[in-house]
Amino acid sequence: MHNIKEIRTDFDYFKNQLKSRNIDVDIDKIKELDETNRKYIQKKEALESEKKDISKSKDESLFKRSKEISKELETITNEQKQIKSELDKILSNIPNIPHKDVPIGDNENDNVEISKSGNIPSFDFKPKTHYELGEKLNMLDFDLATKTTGSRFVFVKDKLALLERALSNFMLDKHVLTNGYKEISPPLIASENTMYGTGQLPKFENDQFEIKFDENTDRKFLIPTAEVILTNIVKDKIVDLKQLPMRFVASTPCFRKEAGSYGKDTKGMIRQHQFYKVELVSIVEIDKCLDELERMTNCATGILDDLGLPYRKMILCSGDMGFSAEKTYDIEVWLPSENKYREISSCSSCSSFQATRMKTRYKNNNKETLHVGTLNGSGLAVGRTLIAVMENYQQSDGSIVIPEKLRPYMNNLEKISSN
RNA sequence: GGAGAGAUGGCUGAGCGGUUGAAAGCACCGGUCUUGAAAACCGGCAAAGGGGCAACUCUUUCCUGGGUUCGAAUCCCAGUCUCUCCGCCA
Repeated sequence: MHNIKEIRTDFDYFKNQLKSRNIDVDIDKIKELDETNRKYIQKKEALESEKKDISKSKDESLFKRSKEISKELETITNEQKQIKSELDKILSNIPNIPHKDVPIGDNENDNVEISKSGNIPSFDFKPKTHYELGEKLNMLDFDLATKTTGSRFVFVKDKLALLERALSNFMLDKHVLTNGYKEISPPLIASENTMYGTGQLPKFENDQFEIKFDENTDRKFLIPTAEVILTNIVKDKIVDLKQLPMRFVASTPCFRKEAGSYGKDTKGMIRQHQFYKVELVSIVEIDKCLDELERMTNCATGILDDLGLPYRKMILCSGDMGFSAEKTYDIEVWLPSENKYREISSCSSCSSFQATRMKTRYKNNNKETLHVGTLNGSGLAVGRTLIAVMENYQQSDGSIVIPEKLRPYMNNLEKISSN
């Protein structure tokens, strides 16, 4: 959410900054609503002030006037509220402004590679896809999931289930023990307001699974990522400067409708309605955002280094970034069966964009009240890491060697094979 | 599901129709004292929004939304949430 006070200082500048995102803002409408809103506020405050004076004076001859004011106030307040909510509606649908470092571009083709790491494995046989491997091992079952649930779900069984759990535990341990994150086991359901805070609502309602509750309570949603619930830990708070930075990690299932991706990655478990992800969230002083982004990204790539998986680091172009981000690095892991890199982590700085929505502030040393900076990143997507391990560590006989760092998490199992 | 109790500033907690943006304590910040620290003492300390170049000033906010009243943190109604006891259950 953008601060109207800042927009007001230079409307055209604001409009231009969003052009790189292919967003065309109706700036005249915003300007007009803002001015009308403030006019109403002024009228309102004048009347309120008069009313206040009357009640202080306790002068009975003025009581009649006071009643009139109350009536006037009612209509003015209603109009003011309506204007304000119209303005807020427009503002809440405008994405964050890209940082200067971000390359200008339209879509994923304009993302820029920053670095490559690890050795791409060579096979003296044709590498199989993860779903071929998994089905042959009898440890991935898509048909069964279709029967019990529907498309884009999967049963992970036996040693692959163990591998999935091991990955999650390994990542958590690393982030907690060496990267300084605090482990959280959060609710997997978020309220409407929480979803608004991180920017999933109102614009992306179609991607969310809404939960039906019996009572007429607030709307509730399954979290599409732990980012939602972890970031909102500090919602509506003025946090103590000494508590910053705050770093949280959680391993949770994530639920996404994947609306609009019909026909994309329909085979295998690349794109599912439900998947596990280890998520990193940082709450920092506003001027520490970009440093924290580098740190966080290194925490994510550190996992891939440990697992011996080849990857590359990309910076997303302005047109490909998420709604709340000012700057995003994607980490892409090598998938032999596709002979290309696929996203396994996305780390973003959201500057004060989410904090403004959540009303999360802190006081700096000058006693100014500022919105915090928020960051989130996958460390890593567990489902996709499972795929990457399977494909990169596959053997000609269809078995899968376990990366050494994971073995302690798997009863020292060295290899997954049939039977 | 049945019966009660409550929701006030960063936290604890008073107030129960008018000078209460709100006592007191804690925390925090500044100062005195001290070789330094602690203690003690003195002082400061809410947020959001509007107006103003500024000094400054105005408005709103005591869970949310209505109502009564010239005037509501305080009275009435509805809702949300939390806690305690009983029942049920992982």
